[in-house]
Amino acid sequence: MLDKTYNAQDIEERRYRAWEESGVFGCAPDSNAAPYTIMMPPPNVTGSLHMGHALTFTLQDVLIRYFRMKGRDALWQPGTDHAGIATQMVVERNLADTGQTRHDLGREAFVDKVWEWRAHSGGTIQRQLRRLGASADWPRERFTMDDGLSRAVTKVFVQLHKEGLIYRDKRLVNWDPKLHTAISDLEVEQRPTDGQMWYFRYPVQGAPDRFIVVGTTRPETMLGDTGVAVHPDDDRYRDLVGKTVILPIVDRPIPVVADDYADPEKGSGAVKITPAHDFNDFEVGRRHDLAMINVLDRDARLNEAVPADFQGLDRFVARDRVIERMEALGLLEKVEPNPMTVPYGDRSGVVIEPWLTDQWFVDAKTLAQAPIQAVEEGRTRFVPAHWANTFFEWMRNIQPWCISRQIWWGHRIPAWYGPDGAIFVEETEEEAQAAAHAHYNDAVALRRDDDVLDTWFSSALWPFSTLGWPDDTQELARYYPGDVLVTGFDIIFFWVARMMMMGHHFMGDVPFRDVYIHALVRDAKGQKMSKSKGNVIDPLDLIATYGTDALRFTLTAMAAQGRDIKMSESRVQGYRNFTTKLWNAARFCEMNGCIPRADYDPAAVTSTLNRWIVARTTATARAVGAAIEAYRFNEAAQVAYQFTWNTFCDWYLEFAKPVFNGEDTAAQAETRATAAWVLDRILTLLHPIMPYVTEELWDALSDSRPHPLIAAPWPEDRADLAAPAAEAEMDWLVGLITAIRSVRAEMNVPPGARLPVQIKDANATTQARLETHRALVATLARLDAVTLVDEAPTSGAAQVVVDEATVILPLADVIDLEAERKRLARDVAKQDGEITKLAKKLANEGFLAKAPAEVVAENRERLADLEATRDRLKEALARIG
RNA sequence: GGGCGAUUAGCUCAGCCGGUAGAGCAUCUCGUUUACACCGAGAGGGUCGGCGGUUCGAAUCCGUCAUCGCCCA
Repeated sequence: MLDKTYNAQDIEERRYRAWEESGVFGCAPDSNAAPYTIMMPPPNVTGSLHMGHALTFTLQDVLIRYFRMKGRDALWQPGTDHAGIATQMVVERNLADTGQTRHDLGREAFVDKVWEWRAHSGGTIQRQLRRLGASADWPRERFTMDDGLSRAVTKVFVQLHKEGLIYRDKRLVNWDPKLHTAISDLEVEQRPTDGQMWYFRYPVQGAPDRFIVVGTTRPETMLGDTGVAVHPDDDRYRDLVGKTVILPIVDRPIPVVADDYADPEKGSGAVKITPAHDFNDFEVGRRHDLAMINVLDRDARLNEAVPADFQGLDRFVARDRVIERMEALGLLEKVEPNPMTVPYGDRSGVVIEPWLTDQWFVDAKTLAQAPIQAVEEGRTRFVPAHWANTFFEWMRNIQPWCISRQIWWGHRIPAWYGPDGAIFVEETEEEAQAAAHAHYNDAVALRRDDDVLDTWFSSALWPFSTLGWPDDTQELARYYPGDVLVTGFDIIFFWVARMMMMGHHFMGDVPFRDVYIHALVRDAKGQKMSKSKGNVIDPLDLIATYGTDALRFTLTAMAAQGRDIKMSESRVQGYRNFTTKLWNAARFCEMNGCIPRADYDPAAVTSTLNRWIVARTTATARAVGAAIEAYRFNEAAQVAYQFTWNTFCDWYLEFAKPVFNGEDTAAQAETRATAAWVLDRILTLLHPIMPYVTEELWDALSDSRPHPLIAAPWPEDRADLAAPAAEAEMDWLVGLITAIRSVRAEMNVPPGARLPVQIKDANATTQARLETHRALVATLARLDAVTLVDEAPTSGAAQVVVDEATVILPLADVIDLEAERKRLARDVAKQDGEITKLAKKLANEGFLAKAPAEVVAENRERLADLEATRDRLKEALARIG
């Protein structure tokens, strides 16, 4: 016997362990079933489960569990990535507690420490994913620093280098002066800031008292200026183009050049050019062959390229010092407030410096072409489709991808340098030595590049490296490309686009057919959750309070395409109530001997009641499946919820009660078996969303299950189970009962009172239906007798119209005639309103001429129905007098 | 500045190919009838952001404006 309420805490861990140990999460490479593959976006090894994870992994699990039940060979490939900078920072912070830095340890010992850290602290998120019910193929779990994946990284790097798609270059990169590494454009956060614009006067050489005024938001960089640009069409400066100005403080002569980059409308129209410290200036400098003077060191302090009294100053100290000096020199023209954006490192939180260094780059532009084409041709499809625009926008304007990082935790770049700086890129040191030997005709000492690769470089290979590439494995042939990638929009550039580039280049095909982009989870007020705001809701807390299924159902039900999710505890509570409702419905079935029967044939049921629920069940399973396949998760959840609660519990089980308590044993047997069958199907179609409670009930309700629910087949969609006549009949019955209940409530009839009811003008169909369902009507509407009459009693009755018939409830003692009159009059008015609208529509020549015939017919029919109802209501009104 | 999204009941949101505006929560009334008060029955509540257009017909398609949010520069 089931407990009175469902207690999630008691069963979840046990159920999960049973699933995992039984191996049902695993794919079956040798099976004949069509594969269904989802590559799990690998969370950071440093990560712990937050609400965004809970959403994305719930949706992935819904898909995987659904397609597994549909008979596909489902592979959900799990794993984590090594999160280079983040992980290194964590371990360095731990080291700092003992007063050490990584440099005290040295590279090798430090990397060992990171591995150690991973072994002890790295498995958090995998445990939490299990808590969430994620049915991933855990024995296949991979880590981006695994031997196999590292081999893939090396091979890709070497091959792309040989193809000229990876190259070393001296360019401006985003330099993080705290972490001492380059980072990619995407790791830079542009923060709006109330800055200032300083206007400096630079004296023109050979023209005493003549100055050119330049504006700058970063005065300290002027020490590295190597030119001044003006717009070629700017008359104010035309004569100065080609002349020289003297850079104050430094006393360096620098040229005035004409370049479109100078905007005559902005500031003074003249702009100082610091090619080594600004991305735009870098381009201008290139065009005009200006010198590049790097004035900053790796800590963003001024270096030896500036006058002695500025050397060693921090950039912000230097800024004040430059302004002071310029003012003292009388060369500070003015200062204006200037709203601007300032780049910050998303990991370090410090201001990023454009800095001139040697780095490795990927020719992203070339690699982007195939993915762009794939999306254009629909071989990869974004859902919702508008995300393709974001993708195109970025891919068509893509910049070289800086992949080298000056840290220690990651894949070390397989490049070796000879004594003269010649580069040998090979998969192993031996091969590099061999190449060097061939190059120098001699054995030379090589030095390996110190840098490691951007973590996203290895993540980009995830769809095939996890399947064994570069080996030609069975898995690779079978599970690549994946069916869908499920992720948030924030990662389209970082990861989705890069997987597509690498997938195309190395596998010659898209890495996945669909990309489903889901929303962000926000707090109940729509604010982004953040630790600093203190509005973070921990999914594990919700799981502890309401159970995993309630959380999963909430996230699924709220995952409408194109809209962010405002998470609130009350919603989770509501869906917890739903799990309890399901539990209690199952308990009711159990109490009434509704046991699933292997020989049950839903097509063979005879009663209208059972044919109706069988048809509805089948239609519901079809709708839920279609919704999941279309990534309409909210719709899947809603359809399943409404069927379970509002159809099965509210009506079917209520209808079943009189049958169970009645005399007809054949009807009882059929209804018991049908209830059990329907409940089984409800468990099945809810299982992808709420795996725990459904599996628990599945197990509890029968001793002879051939499979656990997770491995049970999705309900068959059988056309022969449709029953439109039964559905119409039951709809009528529900309508009749609802109408009577409504009148009773409105007339303040005591809920316990059993009333006689008379039905006037019932046609043959209604009479037959009434005969069939007399007991049901009597029970559910609390009546004691239902009689067909030709003549209605006059006053002292409440009346309600159901289709062609008028239902009369004699209430001589209790009725408030005035209230009844008002109620009927209000109903008449309501019908009249509709009638007017429809009549107008049907009087419209254009409508009659142009609307489809069936629409016109439908409207005519509706009008006739409304008029008939209205007339009956009027008659009822007249009877009251 | 460019792009994307949102605007529908008190709140949170569905509404697909244009054809009778829906759900959950909240509110109000009634109720403990042997699954469930984490419940049941009933009720009220909407100029679908504004304006214009297309159409026989617009929440839905188009244009425009407003407000809010996000991304990019």
